[in-house]
Amino acid sequence: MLSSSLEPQSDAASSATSDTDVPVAGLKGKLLNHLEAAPLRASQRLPSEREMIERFATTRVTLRDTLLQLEAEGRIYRENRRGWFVSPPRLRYDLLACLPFRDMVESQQRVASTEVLAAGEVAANAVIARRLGIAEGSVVYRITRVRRIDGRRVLHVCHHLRRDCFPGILDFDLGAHSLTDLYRHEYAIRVSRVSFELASTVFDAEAAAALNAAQGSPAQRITRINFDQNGRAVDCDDEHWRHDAIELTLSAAPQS
Amino acid sequence: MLSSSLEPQSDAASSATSDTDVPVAGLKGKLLNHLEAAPLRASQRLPSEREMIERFATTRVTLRDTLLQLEAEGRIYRENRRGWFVSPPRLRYDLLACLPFRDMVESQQRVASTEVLAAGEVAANAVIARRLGIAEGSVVYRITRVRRIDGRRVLHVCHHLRRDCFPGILDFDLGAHSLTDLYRHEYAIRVSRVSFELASTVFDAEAAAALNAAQGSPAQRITRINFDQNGRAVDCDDEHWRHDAIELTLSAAPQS
DNA sequence: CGATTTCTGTGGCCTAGTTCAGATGCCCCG
DNA sequence: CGGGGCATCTGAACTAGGCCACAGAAATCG
Repeated sequence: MLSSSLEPQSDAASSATSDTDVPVAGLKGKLLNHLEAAPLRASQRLPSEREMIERFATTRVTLRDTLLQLEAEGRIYRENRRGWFVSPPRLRYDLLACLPFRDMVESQQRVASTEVLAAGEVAANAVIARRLGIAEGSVVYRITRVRRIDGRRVLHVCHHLRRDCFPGILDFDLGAHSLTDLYRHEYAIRVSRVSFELASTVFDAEAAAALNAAQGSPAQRITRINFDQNGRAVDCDDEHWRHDAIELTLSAAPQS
Repeated sequence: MLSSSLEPQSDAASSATSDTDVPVAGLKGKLLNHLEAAPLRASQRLPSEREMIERFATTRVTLRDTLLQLEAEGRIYRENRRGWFVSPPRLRYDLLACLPFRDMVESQQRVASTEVLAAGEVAANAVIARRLGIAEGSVVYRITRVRRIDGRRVLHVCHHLRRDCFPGILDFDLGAHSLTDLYRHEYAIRVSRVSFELASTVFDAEAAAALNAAQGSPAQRITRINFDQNGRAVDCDDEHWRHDAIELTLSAAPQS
């Protein structure tokens, strides 16, 4: 059971009331914060909300506010109607290393896995067409995947590929192979320039469902366009990450 | 008065009930979403919460959830105990352009201003020392500033500068001059490499107070280290942005 | 033994209030 | 005309419940 790990030990509680070293508002939920700092391991499930309101002698709304707060801080996360969990450490994601997902994850002693949700052909809408420099309505490949780290679904990504660049690419096992590896080895296309657009928002309905996240959970959007050695945009992707799952890094010479 | 702009016009309401084109949960607050899409201008203040619960026939908690949701989406923001406002368009922030803040803002037809909160000398803690490659406890310059776009406080930034690189820099008017300009013209130091670390979190107490944001509002953290032409780390800064204020962009060659 | 159904526990979402503290502006007084 | 106090308006935080939809496991049926 989890009962011992979250017990608001009397000494901790009394020190919290006497200590004013934590200047945050005395909102009851900061108990949680303290208690969390101690003995909870990554991905461990918190007790149910109803159990916690009893244990901390508070109400549903107050507790919920507190949990949402901790979620925004990236300390806990939730799975839709399943419960609250302690966030694992963030994956360091080097934007310019351009490592395949699996390599990046495994280099940090984590376990990666990928699941293909859909792969097919669609007509490019205005946004995709503009990004790829093709005519609106042109047919492109569209690949939607979900990626996991240590079993946790953290990334929903939707690729759009120029069909003239990668004919027949859907016949490969897209769950097993890295796209960039396929580009290089099967199509002799190397990514020689990337362009990113980053913003923090919330999950849309599709991504939320795919990641088992609640609609309205905070998300990090990463839109990326890949250019080949001839400066031609060959594909783009829209990534939506659980915002607590990554820390982006980047090192480069500024364009003076 | 604002009364007319947010009126839930009966035709709009009826069309909302018949239209199922918006698949989001029928949570009442999506009314707000619709209404917002229409006639509200950037930075315009929403009616008070008490006024809205009456107008939409809902309760405080429900309305608040909805507002927090819209805040997470980046569509509205709040100032501490002052009210809710419509978010202006995001500033496009090119990480590698390394434009001074003022230039970047003005190039997008917005108005920038800067306020120096504090400037002095402090002993480098472990984190700062590691970033700058100096001994822990070495004295460094520390500059804290708040930046505004169109009058709205959007950025709290804390710089740490190596004192041996920039002797006497505190004597300049740090509210008027760009730091990178001072580096170049007064100290002959050019930034030839930058290293970033990005994560989405919430404001800490200090930044929240400085920006007039509620504690717990979502924030985008940008930590940056600048290296000079000799590869030496000369300064670093910790930026906390209102998360709805920026959209980060970036274009570069990947490190193969 | 496998597939289906049912049941229970969970978060999601909602109602209807109250108390508190900061922000603002008004007004009065010097 | 300027400054200090005070009333008012605001969001912040909280109490005490309720119903609903979905997830997961257990029980049941073919």
